[in-house]
Amino acid sequence: MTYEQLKKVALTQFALHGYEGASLTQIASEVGIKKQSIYTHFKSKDELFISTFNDAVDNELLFVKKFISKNKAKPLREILYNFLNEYLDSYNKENSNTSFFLRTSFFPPIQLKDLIKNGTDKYVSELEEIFKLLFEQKCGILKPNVNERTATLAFLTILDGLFVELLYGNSERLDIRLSEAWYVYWQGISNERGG
Amino acid sequence: MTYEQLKKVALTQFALHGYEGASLTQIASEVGIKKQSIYTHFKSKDELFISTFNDAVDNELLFVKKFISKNKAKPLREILYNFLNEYLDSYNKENSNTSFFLRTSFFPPIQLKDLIKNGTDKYVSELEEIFKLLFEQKCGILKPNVNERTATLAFLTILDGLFVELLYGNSERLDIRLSEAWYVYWQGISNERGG
DNA sequence: ATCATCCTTCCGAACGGTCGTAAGGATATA
DNA sequence: TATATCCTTACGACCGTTCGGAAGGATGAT
Repeated sequence: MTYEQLKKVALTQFALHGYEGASLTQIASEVGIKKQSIYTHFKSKDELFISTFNDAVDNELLFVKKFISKNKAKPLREILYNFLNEYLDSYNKENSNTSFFLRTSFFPPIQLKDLIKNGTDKYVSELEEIFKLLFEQKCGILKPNVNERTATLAFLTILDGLFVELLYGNSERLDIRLSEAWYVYWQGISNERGG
Repeated sequence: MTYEQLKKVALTQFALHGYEGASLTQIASEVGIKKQSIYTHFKSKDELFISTFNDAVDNELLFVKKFISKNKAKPLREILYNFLNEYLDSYNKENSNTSFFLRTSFFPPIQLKDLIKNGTDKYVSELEEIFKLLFEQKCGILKPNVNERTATLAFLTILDGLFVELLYGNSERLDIRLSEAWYVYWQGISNERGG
């Protein structure tokens, strides 16, 4: 269906060039139609953009939820560490979804700022809830002076920090940061001995 | 001087709208000249952009170096924690420098990608060096199984993660993340008892 | 002191192009 | 016949860029 194709192509183009840099001509041409035909499906560039963005938010959350439900039987430590690896890894696999989501959330086109922020807030708060729940289910692992909320927020801060390194584009440095930040994080929250 | 004024205005415009979204007409108008006059000082939009970017890299590093040299007498814990606070704080004070630097480093215009990456790598590697040196000078504080490099990279990852929260634009959430991530980080690296 | 020269800075006019958008007609499906 | 989809044609606005020339200050020669 052209409608879905349009959003798919728009995703990669917006991820690559941003809102202003991506042109309807280019998007249409990759779908195989003329740009004027876009207006059969979307009434403006703005509408195409935020429709694509809302999908991107849902897909990001879907990825997280699927991962958690697929791995919930494993030990907490393994879940968290693998999550970082897989999430960052998925970024490089022709997956423009995360790139587009981050780009848009960080630097939205001004006239759409509010709409974008809704999606961003939804993403962050759901993410916090998902991991807080996970920590609560996997109890007995945290230091007594570290509660689930603290462990969640520190974990997500590291995830965000690694996204930054991902965007900087130096994959060797990313690997190192991942292992070092993880090491300190786990030592900071877990009650393991000699960890 | 018009030359400096141009770079100053360009900084805020590029920070706000990105490379493609910022127009020479608007930049010139805020300086008080016509866009044609820009070409007296820069031979293209690209040149204005990367000239502004190189300045931004230098200014970011300058901020860090000044802070460290001003605070080097204080305890390590205080330096690091205050650094996070002041760096993030400076972002909101009509300071487009960090915003422009991050935006450009994350999502450079494609034709300038290599030039931008040089500046980004310079920034990151100098930052790593600065803090590694700091940790080496303030010895006796780290856990025996945490070396200076690990402490540095984990710290900078947290800094980056907080930048993300800054870009998301929810300042209350930022404050919470800062304190929680810091708590876990310090507990992960320091040899303090009952900290 | 006057004049010609040069350089810097700026601007008016205009270039070729691309942008997002609109209206209306063709085509095919149902 | 009705509806959905895509097309052609065209619009006005804005884009970065170029060119020629106007203004003004500085310099050096007369």
